[in-house]
Amino acid sequence: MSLRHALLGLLVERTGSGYDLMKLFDTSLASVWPATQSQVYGELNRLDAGGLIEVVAEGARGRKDYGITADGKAELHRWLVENEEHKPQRSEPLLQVFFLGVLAKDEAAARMRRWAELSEAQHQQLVGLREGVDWGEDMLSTGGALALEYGLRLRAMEQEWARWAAERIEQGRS
Amino acid sequence: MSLRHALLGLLVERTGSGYDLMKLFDTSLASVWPATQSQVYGELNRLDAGGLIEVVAEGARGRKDYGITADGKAELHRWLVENEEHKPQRSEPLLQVFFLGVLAKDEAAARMRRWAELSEAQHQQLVGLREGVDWGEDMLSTGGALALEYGLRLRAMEQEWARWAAERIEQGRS
DNA sequence: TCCTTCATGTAACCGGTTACATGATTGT
DNA sequence: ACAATCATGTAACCGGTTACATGAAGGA
Repeated sequence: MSLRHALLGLLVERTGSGYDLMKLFDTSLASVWPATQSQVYGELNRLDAGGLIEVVAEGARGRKDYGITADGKAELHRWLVENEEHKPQRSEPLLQVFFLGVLAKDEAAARMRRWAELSEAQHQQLVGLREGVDWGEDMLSTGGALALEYGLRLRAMEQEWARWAAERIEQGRS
Repeated sequence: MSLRHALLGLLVERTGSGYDLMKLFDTSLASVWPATQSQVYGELNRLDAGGLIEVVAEGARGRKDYGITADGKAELHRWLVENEEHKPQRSEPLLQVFFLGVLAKDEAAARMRRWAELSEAQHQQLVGLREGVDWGEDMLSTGGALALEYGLRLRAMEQEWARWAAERIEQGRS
């Protein structure tokens, strides 16, 4: 149940409505923890019912501004320090690589070159995000910058690996 | 629906029962596409019903050996060449990094050092797997080696990044 | 005989996805 | 007036997880 904690984390810095939070999920958090609108609203109601967040203001169009409670902050902190296992993450593209031997040499190599291109594009996108966002003084910017750096290094690694793999496939070992 | 394709991919090389396939999921595929027993048996029945695989032999203890059909091979090939988007993958640890600003400096740094340790352990585990498995001549070994190399590079990158992040946190920027 | 391994299956639950539905407010 | 944006909600579905259940065959 990470969505709960993502919401709690976002509400530490500033209060906000479901609508506001959704915008954050579509921008800053899009590459780390995508979420849908129905999910966010549902979870907010559950968090409210559980006393981890509360409605601090009601505005026009049925808008409800939420703020985190003391219980919510405690739960967020617990989650951040306690949960420290890394469970294996499913990757469909990597699963496809596993079965690349089924394809002809040129098909397989093309697949790897395509991966390299995608990684390059994603890398560029992250560079753009780094320039675009105003890295203010708030707490999110601390972790945000670290997460961004992870993404940059990951995509760089993928590019190198994919090109290496493509060449390896083209030379002999198919 | 990648589990279907993982099963198809495994059945290209050799026939096997659900039990046999489960062992592969717990070893070779564990870090790429973990699957549970109930999932595997259920999917095998669905693939059989759909004509993508078929029972080629029945043994003791109700054992059913499956083999891939022509339709199954076609479907596997289609999946391998057609599907080439990389959708963002959720990462709980990375989400936690995003909110690291909530923690005290030393707590946050400890978290990153812990990540570095975990990555190192996983790297070692992969090295062990590389030595342990007999990299025969079959098709799986082709892609398997590439996937393994990905894992090695990923964990190496994570180690460097996590140590860099820990130092950055300890110096000033909290 | 008894434990382990082999072998398959069902059912409840949970998080995430897609699609549908509603309506108020603001700006042109 | 009309369209775009703001704002929240419901329901069906789907893949994955956990737990339970059953029983045959092989080895000590």
